[in-house]
Amino acid sequence: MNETKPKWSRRKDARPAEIVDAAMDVFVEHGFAGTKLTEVAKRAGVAKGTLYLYFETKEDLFRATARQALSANLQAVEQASAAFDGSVAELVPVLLKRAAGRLGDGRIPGIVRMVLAESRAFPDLARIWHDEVVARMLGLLTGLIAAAQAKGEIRAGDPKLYAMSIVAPMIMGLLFHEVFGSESDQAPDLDALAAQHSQAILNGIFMD
Amino acid sequence: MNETKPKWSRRKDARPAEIVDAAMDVFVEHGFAGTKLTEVAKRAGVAKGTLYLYFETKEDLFRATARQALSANLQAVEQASAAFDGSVAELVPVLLKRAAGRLGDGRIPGIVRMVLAESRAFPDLARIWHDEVVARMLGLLTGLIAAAQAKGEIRAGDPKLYAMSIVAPMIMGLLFHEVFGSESDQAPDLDALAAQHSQAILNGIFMD
Amino acid sequence: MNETKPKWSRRKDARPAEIVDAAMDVFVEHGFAGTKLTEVAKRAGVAKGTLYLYFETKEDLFRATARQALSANLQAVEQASAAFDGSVAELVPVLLKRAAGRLGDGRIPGIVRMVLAESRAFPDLARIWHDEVVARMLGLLTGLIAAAQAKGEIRAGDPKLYAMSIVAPMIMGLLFHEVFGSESDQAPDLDALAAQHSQAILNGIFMD
Amino acid sequence: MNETKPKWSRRKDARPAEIVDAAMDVFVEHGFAGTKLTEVAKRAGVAKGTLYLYFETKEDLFRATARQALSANLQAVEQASAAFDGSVAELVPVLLKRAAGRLGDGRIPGIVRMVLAESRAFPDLARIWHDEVVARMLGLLTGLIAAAQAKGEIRAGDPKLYAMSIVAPMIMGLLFHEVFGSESDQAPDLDALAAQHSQAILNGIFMD
DNA sequence: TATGAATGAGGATTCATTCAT
DNA sequence: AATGAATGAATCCTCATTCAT
Repeated sequence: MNETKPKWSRRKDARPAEIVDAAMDVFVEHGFAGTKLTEVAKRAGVAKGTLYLYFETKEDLFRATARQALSANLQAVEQASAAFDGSVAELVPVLLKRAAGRLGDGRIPGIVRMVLAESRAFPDLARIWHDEVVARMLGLLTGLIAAAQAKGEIRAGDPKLYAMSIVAPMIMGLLFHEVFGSESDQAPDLDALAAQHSQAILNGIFMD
Repeated sequence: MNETKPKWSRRKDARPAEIVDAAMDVFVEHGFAGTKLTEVAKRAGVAKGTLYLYFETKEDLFRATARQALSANLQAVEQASAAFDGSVAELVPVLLKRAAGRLGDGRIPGIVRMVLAESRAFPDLARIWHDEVVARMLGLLTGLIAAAQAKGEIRAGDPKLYAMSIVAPMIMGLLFHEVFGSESDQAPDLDALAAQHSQAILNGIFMD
Repeated sequence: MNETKPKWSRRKDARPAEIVDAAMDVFVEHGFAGTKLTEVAKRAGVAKGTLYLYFETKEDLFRATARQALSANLQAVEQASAAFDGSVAELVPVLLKRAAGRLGDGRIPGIVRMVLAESRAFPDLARIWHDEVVARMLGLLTGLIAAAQAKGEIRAGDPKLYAMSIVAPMIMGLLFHEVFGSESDQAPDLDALAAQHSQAILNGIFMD
Repeated sequence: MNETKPKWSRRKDARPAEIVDAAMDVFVEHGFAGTKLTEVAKRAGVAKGTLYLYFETKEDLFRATARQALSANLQAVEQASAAFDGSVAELVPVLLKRAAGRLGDGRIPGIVRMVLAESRAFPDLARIWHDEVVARMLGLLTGLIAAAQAKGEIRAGDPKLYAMSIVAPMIMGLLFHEVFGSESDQAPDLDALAAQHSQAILNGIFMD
């Protein structure tokens, strides 16, 4: 009865995180309704009842999962925005290339799809997503653009709409891969898209 | 009023369309799993069993519904592409404005969200969507762009990626409204977005 | 508009019999619960609703079907019993051989199985079967046996039990084929069974 | 009363047997289609869902139930065959009397009726019944008879057919009671039938 | 804390029966 | 008399949630 009973005394406070981590995969794969808590428990390596020690309901677990997914998203955005010292002309390609690389391979596209899918049933999630991710990200970009406009770097116009012009193609590209898989011969190469779109949006596609 | 309204006669051939029409609303609103056939039936004005006269299973009804939604989508695209005689410089603003107007109010954004949401559980739907809508739409635009490049109107570059640069912001805008509602103060005005993005993508946002 | 509209004016009073005939096959094949009226209608070449012009409910149709099956059974028994002039020693082999031949190929074994199967849910059928077929048949045989006992042809004993000793193996043989099919290598040859059992029951299997 | 009756504890391993036991009554009484799982659950003293912890589907439960019923049947047969040392002349009356007593009161006749009834819908059950009960039972008897023939106790003839001559009347008698109940004035007394048929089949009913 | 057997409300599906044509 | 589209009660089955251990 000495102190080593490591079998399950192991980090008792890590449990919620482990569960959420397991849940994320399952929710992303099957959606909210399609997810069976049995499977979440199995993947988390705990019994079904254990889930209820940490989360009141399935919805609760889903919210926690989505929130954590979004907050991770958020950190990626925050980090990306740390490189905002140069001119916009330099920033945009870097930003988009980073998005292509950092977001393209991880779980983020799946999470975006999931939140998109469930946003009707979970309006609070949509709000969190909006306030903590989308608005924040757009706000950052918008600020940069407005500053650049003040410096005469960027044409007049609504900075928020410019922000969308800049980021939307990358997001679409990510979703394209997520939804149709890379099997589609139409699936855009994300790095190429980042490069070409950067040029396109900065200089236009139209030949003067 | 002499139309001898049977008020409630047999109409074997109108029924499937009526049911699909009702189902579309419910599926868009609640998703596949969240949709109760009872509600579909109620909205279609028929009994639960009647659904099974025309559709084998709930999945079947969902597929039929999504397919029809996509084919409607398709028609909108085909029509939009009928105006392809002028130069790309003239076409792009028209195209995007049309998208803003025609797609913005109807059920299409909701359908896109729904198909996005269920594409994992219904890979065949994803394929249909890809082949019959996305690839087609991209193909059309890609063709126009390549032609314009041949005429020297548009810079060198992958036409498919240019196509994404052109349409993605509109689609994002539509989804933005669909997901966050227009309450969000960040929600872009679609007409303004169409106008400004047209200019941005054609001439660039960067000031020369 | 003259009298010949033979398409369906054809024997309007034959319909019930046609329906019952079709129903018999289906009920025998699938049992009461497993039978779908749609299939009965299809096999009878009428619409589902037509069944209800002649039979109030599915149960009603089943009863009529079973009754007719039993009455046909009955006739076979009556006929078989017409040959009761000779001695029992001559009658038994003839009777059993006839049973083997006449009952073995037709629908009767299936009907027996069906009535057996549903006798719990339809006690009235069991009664009809009992009164009009079983008791009658046993009664006939019992009478013959009692007469033969009076003449000193057959040993003392309960004639009814003797009757069972005589007929049971044939019935078992029929059911054996019905239930296990003739694929079973254990399935008795009915003619051989008739012949051997006749000898066995008349003279015993024991060697004196 | 110190048995610390948890009154209602977990008993994962007792449950299947309890359920099957309850199910047997209901299936025998109502047949497969007529059985409602609600009633099985109620009789087993569990909730509907509990059934599904142990059996995948209703069919599954039915198969398990029938199989167990048959295996019980089988044991009865095996035991009955343990008395095979004496001569056939001694064995047959004992065997039939045992059948009359042991099988007559229990659930076996009902089970036989049930399996008979459902054998069309569950051909696999028919096969199990055939292979594990019928063929086995016939095989045992057949072996005894062949041995007796070798010893000159029993006349020449197909032993399998003799076996049917011996057992069929008892089985018919059991089914008679099962189907028509003992109310029928025709219902044979099973002990009397066993006694008389033993004599009949051994010595013949015919007076030399 | 952790477990997983047990629960039962909820929803898809079937099919006998009806009735407008 | 005949049709078959429409109905909705009935029932199997799932799975989030509970609770005795």
